[in-house]
Amino acid sequence: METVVGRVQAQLRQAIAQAVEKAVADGVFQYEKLPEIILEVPREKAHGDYATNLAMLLTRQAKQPPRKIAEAIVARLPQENKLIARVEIAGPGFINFYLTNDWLYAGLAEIGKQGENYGKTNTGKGRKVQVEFVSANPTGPLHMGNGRGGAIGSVLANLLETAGFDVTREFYINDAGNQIENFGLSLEARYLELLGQDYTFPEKGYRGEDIKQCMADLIALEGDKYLQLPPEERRKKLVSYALKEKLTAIKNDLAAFGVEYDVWFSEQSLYDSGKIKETLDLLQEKGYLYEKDGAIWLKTTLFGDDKDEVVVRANGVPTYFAADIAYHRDKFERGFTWIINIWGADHHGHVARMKGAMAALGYDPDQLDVIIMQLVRLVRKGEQVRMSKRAGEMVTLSELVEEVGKDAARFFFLLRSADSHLDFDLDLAKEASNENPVYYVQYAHARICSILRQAAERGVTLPQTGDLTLLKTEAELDLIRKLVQFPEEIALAALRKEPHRLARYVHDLAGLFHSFYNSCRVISDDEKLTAARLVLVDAARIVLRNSLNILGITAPERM
RNA sequence: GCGCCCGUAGCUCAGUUGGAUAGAGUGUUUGACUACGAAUCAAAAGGUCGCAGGUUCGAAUCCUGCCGGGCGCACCA
Repeated sequence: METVVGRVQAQLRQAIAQAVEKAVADGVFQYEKLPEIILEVPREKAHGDYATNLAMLLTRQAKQPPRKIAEAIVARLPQENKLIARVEIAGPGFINFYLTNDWLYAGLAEIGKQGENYGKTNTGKGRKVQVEFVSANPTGPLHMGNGRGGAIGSVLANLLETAGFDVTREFYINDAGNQIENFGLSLEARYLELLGQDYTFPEKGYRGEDIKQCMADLIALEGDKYLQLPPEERRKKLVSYALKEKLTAIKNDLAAFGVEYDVWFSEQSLYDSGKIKETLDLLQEKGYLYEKDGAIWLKTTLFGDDKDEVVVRANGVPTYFAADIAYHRDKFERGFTWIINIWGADHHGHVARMKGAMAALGYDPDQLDVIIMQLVRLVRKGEQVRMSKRAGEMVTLSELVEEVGKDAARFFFLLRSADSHLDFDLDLAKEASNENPVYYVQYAHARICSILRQAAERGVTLPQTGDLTLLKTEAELDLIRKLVQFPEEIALAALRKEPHRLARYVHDLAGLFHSFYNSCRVISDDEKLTAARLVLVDAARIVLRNSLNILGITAPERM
């Protein structure tokens, strides 16, 4: 979908490029290679709608001072142009463009027409992208830190979809390997304990209360029927039951947090289907495996890792890494050309070897992007609290949702970039939840809905068109400018994988709306002005709503 | 020791991939509801951008070295 902003920028670029060519033809200056024409929105409104630093970039090649180059370009810009009101040279050599307001009105009119589709672009051209996120161990409930990954991942996926990518959201279930062994031993111990049998609790077992509860549920359901089974078989049964229960809980917790998946991918299935063996054989054929100390190693150092990695232990059991390689190979095999993983910072050491493994398999490691999300630290009364699933000490995601609310919790995470280390004080979050910025945004939406209701009560219907040029106060124009930017903002946030940009955007937008609201009355005796402002207000409603939708936050009509 | 991330207003964080006078929220101070929702708005105050060099027309942003914090560096995941 072509956007108004896109058209405006293309026009400006073309005008600039032509002026530069003319200047060269006139012998004013020369260059080897024209730098990319960058148009930026100046921070200061006084500096115009768009500015380019082209003259400064040409300084070296043209061997002339930037302001002189800028003058030569400006003098050769097309004279008759409905878009450009005036052009100024400023500072060290910026060319500032002041546009007429026509494009803003054109952009505003588009919003109402597109409605819930406004913001969609074809930036991604249908490229298949997979986003894997959370993928927490299914041995216990999700903790609040998983919420950060859930929020970031789900919103990134939504952004990509809106920007025209073909997106698959995926959760990788670690239902195999050592930890499952350990899980089984822990379950068995609790099972035996509850049934009054002798038991020994594994040293590194999962001590969470939920494990005990899980076995109590099983006993209530099926009694002691697994008591006489051989231990190994018994553990299998217990694990199978507990895993199902835990996964259901995880699914429910995530759903309550506004996170849904397209695919739940089982690690165990990679063993069952032989994909792991297949992948190892492939690496073997390509000559990237070798044996040392009884184990089989992958030469990841060939691809930039700082040490080689074990893929099959001396006891013949493949490592987690081996399974993960098979999983990522499977992603490529399924036709994804862009694979995005969201991992906690405690896994960052894994990035280089995963990319290395993909390179070894012949895939382009640049098609694999890993977003490293800094961990959430739980803080109570100014002191850090260690969260541990094994020790059972943590704040769960469902507690977070229950106590702070889905919308406030999501927005809290989404406002911050994945890079930021954040301390989370649940008590503070509860207190602050009434002041959470999310309500500021939702309030703007509710307010607009209220205006539209009142207009309807007075028999004023939302006009299809109107004389939008009546909207000319600064507050109105600032608001329109922001609204018109929306599709680009989405595309940028998607391409850069930065969901927090949208959270910031919608917060800014709400601010501009509130300012407008306080300085301009929408419903008045002036019919034409009322009509124009209703169009504006409805456009703001649409953009707020579309933004909140992408953010997975409700857009209330009343609050 | 090596690698990755972070250090910006009292606090929590942005900063358009190197641009013009570094911005929000919160807190503090002051003002605005007998017109569409005051969960709002307007204004003031608040900064050696961790420190020191370097790169250039120009650095919070890039490079180097320090300081401080987080996370990794398993035949765990």
